[in-house]
Amino acid sequence: MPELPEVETIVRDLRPYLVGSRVEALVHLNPVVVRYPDPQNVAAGVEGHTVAWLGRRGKFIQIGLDSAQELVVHLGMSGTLTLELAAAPARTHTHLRLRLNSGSELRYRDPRRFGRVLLGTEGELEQAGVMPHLGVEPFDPDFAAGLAAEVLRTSRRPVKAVLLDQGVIAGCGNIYADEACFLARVRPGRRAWRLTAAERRRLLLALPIVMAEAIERRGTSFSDYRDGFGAKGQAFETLFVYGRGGRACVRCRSTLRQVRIAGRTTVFCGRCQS
DNA sequence: CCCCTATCCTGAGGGC
DNA sequence: TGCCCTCAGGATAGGG
Repeated sequence: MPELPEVETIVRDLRPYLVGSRVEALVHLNPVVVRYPDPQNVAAGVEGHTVAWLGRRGKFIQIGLDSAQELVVHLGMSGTLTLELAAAPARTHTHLRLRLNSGSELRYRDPRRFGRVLLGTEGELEQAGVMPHLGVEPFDPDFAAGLAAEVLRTSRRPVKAVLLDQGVIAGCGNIYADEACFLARVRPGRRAWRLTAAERRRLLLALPIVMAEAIERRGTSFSDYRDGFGAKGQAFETLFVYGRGGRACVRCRSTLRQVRIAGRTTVFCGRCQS
């Protein structure tokens, strides 16, 4: 389940190897994962082009080409984007392979196929309706004072639902929503508009903190996530609540509760998060 | 408009 | 050992 910290780790891993590399050939492409445009145009759009820059927006990986187009990859639930030797055998569910002039291959693998690949200029992807409008980045200097604070102040939805809304906060998923709520001592099921100003402020400060910590540990490898080289991250070991339902709260030792909020498994401490 | 639920998909894990 | 059932969830479509 790659969220912002996992996607950021992948981008940082791949950047020095991809920028300046030329795409010799699109070796393999599963049309199912390519949402825009059609597969033939994707091949024509990447072959012979050089990677100019790598970026991230929310959970989307952007691979900028010298043509002004960008290859955009969303990893969904189980996607990985890894750099491998071109000679190494590709695993099953590898949907996209880009042969680079360095002798490596950039491989997109996604067993569950919840992810997707797009190609186009930024404006084109937006106009085609395949790139959703995303909210504010948690590492934006204005994060705690902007859109997210306003939506939290007024929304009748549960706090957790707001945190997961990509149109409000870009890049937050189930893991870091729960972690931020724990750190801020806010119950994830609370209606957002009922939070006090202090609680709201704690929550908005907590999110970039838990994400920065996860990036330092190279991401949470609960199941499928791997970094840009195929290795696991270490952040799962230091999570406070995610995946720990029924176990003891690290702060007060009471049993962590597990419920469903906004359709997602949610873990919190009934005592610490009043 | 707002919010919730069902859906897509495979692999892991539990029960028997 | 093996089979079957359930569950995990990001984004989106559709319903109330």
